[in-house]
Amino acid sequence: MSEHNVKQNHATGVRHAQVTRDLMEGIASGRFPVGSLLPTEFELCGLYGASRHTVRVALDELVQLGLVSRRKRAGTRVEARTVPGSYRQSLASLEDLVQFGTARAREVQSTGEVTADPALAEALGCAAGSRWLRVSSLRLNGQADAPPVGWTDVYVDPAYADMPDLARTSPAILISTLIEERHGRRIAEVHQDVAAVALPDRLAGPLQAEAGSPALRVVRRYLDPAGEVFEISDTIHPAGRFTASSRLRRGRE
Amino acid sequence: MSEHNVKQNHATGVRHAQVTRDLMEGIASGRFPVGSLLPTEFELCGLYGASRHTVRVALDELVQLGLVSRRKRAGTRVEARTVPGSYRQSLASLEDLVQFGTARAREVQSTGEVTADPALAEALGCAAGSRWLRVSSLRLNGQADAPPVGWTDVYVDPAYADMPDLARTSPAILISTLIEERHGRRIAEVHQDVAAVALPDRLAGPLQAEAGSPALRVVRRYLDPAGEVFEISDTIHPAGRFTASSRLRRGRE
DNA sequence: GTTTAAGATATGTCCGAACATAACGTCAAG
DNA sequence: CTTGACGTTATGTTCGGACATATCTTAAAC
Repeated sequence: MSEHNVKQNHATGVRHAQVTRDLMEGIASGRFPVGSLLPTEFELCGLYGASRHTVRVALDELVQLGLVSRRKRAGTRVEARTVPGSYRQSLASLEDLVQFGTARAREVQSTGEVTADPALAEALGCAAGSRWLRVSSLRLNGQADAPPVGWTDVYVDPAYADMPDLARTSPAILISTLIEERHGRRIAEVHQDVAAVALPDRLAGPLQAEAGSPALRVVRRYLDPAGEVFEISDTIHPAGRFTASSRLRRGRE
Repeated sequence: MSEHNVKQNHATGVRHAQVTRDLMEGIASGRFPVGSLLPTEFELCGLYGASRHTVRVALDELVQLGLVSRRKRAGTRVEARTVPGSYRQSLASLEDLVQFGTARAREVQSTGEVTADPALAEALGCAAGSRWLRVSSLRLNGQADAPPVGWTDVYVDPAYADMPDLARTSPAILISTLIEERHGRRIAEVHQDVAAVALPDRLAGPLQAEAGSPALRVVRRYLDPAGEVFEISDTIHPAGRFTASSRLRRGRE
């Protein structure tokens, strides 16, 4: 169909990972607008030269990430997940899809190199002496009068100095994907921890909530095949602003 | 609504769901002790007379539920997920696996029919006038000196009057499975919401935490193919007692 | 016009097969 | 005893095919 500029970058990893990556970028870039329908499985087979099983594995990953929904349809296609109007969103897609819509802005607050903070390092589950590039951003809901839904700190390996800039224009969920593409570091696993915490003092102002009030903390770690963490995202949501939804067993949306 | 107390094996649902169900029961019953290794995929094929693909789909579900972990092995088998020593557990497996070990006790606090509580109904995402059988239980960590990790209210359709009794002896995660088996109501989907809340006053005592302090609320809804909710579980974890871990993309444990 | 029925379509489920690869066990070499 | 090489083994990945089923579209019937 389209020009389909083949970015033969690294051809990293397995086939279904390539499909997953390309579809993620397609959704992020607007090639597959949020709310639209993806090509059918068979069409994707043709597009990527992969078998249907491989395509389905890729779609499974996207569903698990909350980026697309699936349902039986007829004469139509798989639906790219719509951004819900409420604050109820997928754990994986929130901090990413919130900014997918063109009108949904975010503010990148700061960037810099982070030296070891023992308490923070433990919360993030990384070595105490490790150093990271940090990109902080305020998560908005798209509605002008609504308070922010969260605050995200993204930490990347200092070796990837180009990432902080990209983080300003790319959805957070794509950062690890960009590292994968540009630096050839494959994503082997993504772990996620969710916990209740007291809202830190420093975030009380930006998030317009009382310090010490209940908040949700979501920490994600991206690991390469060697098991080494090369990216961490740390998001804090004040209570009531955000409900993380996920589907434990497959079903329609 | 037919309420037959038939325990005939309905052979409900699709093949991989049967395999999933049986393995869940096997893990819960101790047939596959926590920490042990499940039969290999090929052995499971023989056991259930299913293809490897079907077995893998079933295992995928169990991994997503946090009940088993997978990794490449040699001359050995898939490892049934161990109950972590720390408070860090899978969202799906916590309230269930916590009690899998024989030494891990729980206390069933109350049982009764629940009439509509508007606030609760909204929090649970069910109709305001709906009625449910409630089974409350305190979640313990197995360590005598450790404070409880959470409080769970399980709500089931009043038609299933046998469930509250079963809930006392069966892991919470199996209740919906038991309904599926004994009443033929298939689980089509399971939705899960996670949010930060202030600890309710009534739970401050049992959970040994300050009322109003940060807490994690996990609500799960079990839906049948018609989209009707027939079970709800509502768990509240005080901050610091519990970190919910999940794996967004497949990887070893 | 509204409702029903039939056909078309895409996803869900299931099977079989093959090779790649990571882990493990073993055994020989240092 | 420790280390390294190597074969074994089970899972990861990929392909192919087939039928079931939900859903949409269209046409017919009332």
